[in-house]
Amino acid sequence: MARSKTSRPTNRELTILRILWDNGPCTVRQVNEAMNADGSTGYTTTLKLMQIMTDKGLLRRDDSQFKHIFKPALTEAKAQKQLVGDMLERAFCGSAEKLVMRALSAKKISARELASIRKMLDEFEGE
Amino acid sequence: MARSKTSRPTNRELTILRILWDNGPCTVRQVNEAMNADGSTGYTTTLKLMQIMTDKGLLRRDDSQFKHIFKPALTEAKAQKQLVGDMLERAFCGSAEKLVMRALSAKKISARELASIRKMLDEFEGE
DNA sequence: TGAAAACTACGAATTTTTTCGTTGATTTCT
DNA sequence: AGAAATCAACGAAAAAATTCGTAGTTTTCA
Repeated sequence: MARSKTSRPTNRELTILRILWDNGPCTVRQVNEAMNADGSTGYTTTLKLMQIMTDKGLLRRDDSQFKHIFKPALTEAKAQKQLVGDMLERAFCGSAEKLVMRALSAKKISARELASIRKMLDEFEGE
Repeated sequence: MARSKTSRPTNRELTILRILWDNGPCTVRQVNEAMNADGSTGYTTTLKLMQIMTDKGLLRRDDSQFKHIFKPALTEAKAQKQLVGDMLERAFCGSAEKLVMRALSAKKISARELASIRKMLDEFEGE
């Protein structure tokens, strides 16, 4: 039975999505090993998570081979947009301005990055 | 027994923090009524949440009166910085540039806001 | 003053998220 | 072929988040 994808991906789910976005389609074992770079997680734990994510529609599974291959159902861009949009509403009352300000202060930004961000602003201005 | 504030605020907790940031210190009832603007939540549910948040150190409670008064233990700015920092690492591999891009595309931004963001960039450049 | 209303504390039920052990199937290696 | 390794399915336990009922206290007000 397919579960309804009620809310944003959970912490654990985001970790797995991150790995799949970075590495492309993976088997459970590949994801599990990437995850165990920091903190140990049992193989069946990862398997179960990925099964549930497939149920929820977060992942697609190719089971034509013995080792199933999983990939994200959403592009990184789309998921990020959703995540940011959600945080924007829930934590920032919809103020993108403030969110950008916090992003800038949350981390040292290089001059190169600042320039790149300016460029993006110019492009958005053109619309 | 005080619980350790392990991770960031949960969904429900963020809702409550948002209300307290917007309205200033509140009683449980005030928070509960603000929450029930959208979707109904029982009074004791809200109470329990706020008690747990106090245990975790997310809220401060003034119980010198019969009706206890709660306020956030963290400023809005500090909490937002934490939230954004976490999302930055977990969903954006630390790329503030990309996060800003998604923020801009997640929502229509006014020209005034764009200008304001530019100004912030200038200030960050000066450091 | 005494009943009704509003409040907090507490325990527990429910739901969601995260974890893992076991089973049976497929593949790999000898 | 036969043993060992690898895999997915499944159920269930553990942990975390959310919900609420009940009990007892304080306040309100008729």
